[in-house]
Amino acid sequence: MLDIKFIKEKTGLVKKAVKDRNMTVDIDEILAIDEERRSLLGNAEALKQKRNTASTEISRLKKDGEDAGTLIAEMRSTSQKIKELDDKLGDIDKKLHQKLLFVPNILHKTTPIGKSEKDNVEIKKWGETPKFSFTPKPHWEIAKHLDILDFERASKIAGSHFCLYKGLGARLERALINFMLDIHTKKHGYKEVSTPFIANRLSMTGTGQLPKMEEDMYRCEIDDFFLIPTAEVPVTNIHRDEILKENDLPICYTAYSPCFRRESGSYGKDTRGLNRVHQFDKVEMVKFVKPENSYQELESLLGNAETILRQLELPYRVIVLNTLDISFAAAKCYDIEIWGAGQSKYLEVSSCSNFEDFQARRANIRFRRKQTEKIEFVHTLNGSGVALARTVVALLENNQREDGSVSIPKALHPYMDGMEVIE
RNA sequence: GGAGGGAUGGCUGAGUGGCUGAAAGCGGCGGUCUUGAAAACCGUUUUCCGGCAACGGAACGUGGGUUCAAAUCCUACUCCCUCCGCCA
Repeated sequence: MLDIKFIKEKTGLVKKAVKDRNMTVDIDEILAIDEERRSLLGNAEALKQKRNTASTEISRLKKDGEDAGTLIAEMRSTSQKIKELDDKLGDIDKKLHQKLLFVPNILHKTTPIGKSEKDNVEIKKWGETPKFSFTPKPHWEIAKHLDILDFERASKIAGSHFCLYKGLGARLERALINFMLDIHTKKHGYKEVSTPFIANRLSMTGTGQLPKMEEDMYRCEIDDFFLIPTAEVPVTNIHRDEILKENDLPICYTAYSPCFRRESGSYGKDTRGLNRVHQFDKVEMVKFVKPENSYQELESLLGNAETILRQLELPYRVIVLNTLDISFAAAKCYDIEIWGAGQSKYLEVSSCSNFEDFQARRANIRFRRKQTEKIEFVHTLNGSGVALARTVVALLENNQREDGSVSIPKALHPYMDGMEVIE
């Protein structure tokens, strides 16, 4: 969420961000509502001041045994007026807040302006894409042969685009989770947390999934709960409505969670096998930082995600999302895509974003400066470190051998009881 | 599911109709002392909104209500704790 004051002062900037993102948000309407709000507020407050003064006077009169009847009668109607104004004000506040929830974040100056998905800028490539002396297979064929993934039975249990991991498939999943968490906690200084996988409406609004993306989430209607689409939601909301100490920043958390996404409207292309499923595991990194450090922290966050892929020996590229592709809460975002040799294409396994104070303002996450004792919003960042399903895709496809077995990268050996090959 | 208790500032916790935005303690910040630190002592310290400012307004879990006036009374809801039951 943006500050209404900021929108008022930097209207041009806000409108530009809306335009660059190719969105339609009526900023002028918001400013008009705010104008009306402030005028009502002024009236209401003047009356309240009158009432407060009278109250003190009534109290004094009564104590002195004098008659306060006239004043009380007068205040009766004043209070009535105040109530009417407050009701109006309440409505308008709600309306304004609702509108503000749909205003996207300002973009960082290094976020490229784009006209389509093609305008994302590749900034880095790492690793050699594997060469084969045979035709490499897609992971669903490899997995079927090894009997480690079972999509048919998963669909019996839940529906299409779910996956049942079996035997060494399940084992590999668990190994990856442990491996990633270990690296982030032991090498990168993150604190591990394990959160609820369900979040309420307030939490979902805090990180920006609501109100725009309600259709994309699984919802438990009776309780108005949502299955989390990413651990970003519960982890960022750990500190909702809190004032943090400057000395405690940056706060860095890492968490494993399953992620649930309805993926409505994304059928057809690129959805085979594990490419796009309704439930996948992910290890997430979340940071709460001081504003002046957030872009530096974004780089280190990206580096932390890259470390995982390097250790897993998975070739990848890093792209900067352009203004059309970036999520509406983010100011800048890097995507990491790994190479899937069996399908000859890149697969997104991580998004590393700086939200600046956008989420912090929505979720009311602040910190107190030690010197000045001033309270400010923190900056929040998060990044996948990394998403598991597509990592499994790449591991299977890139490390496949002609006989249908798959070699396991060295870094995972200790997590697989020393096993070097899945066969 | 049943029975009780509770929700107040960064934290603990007093406060049952006007003198309470709120005692006290802790913590934070500034200072005295000290070579420096600790201790001790002194001062200071809720947040948000409107306003250039002076200043004004609001907030004691949330929403309604009573009243000239509500942290305080009524009401519904949410969450937390204890005990009992059930259960992974």
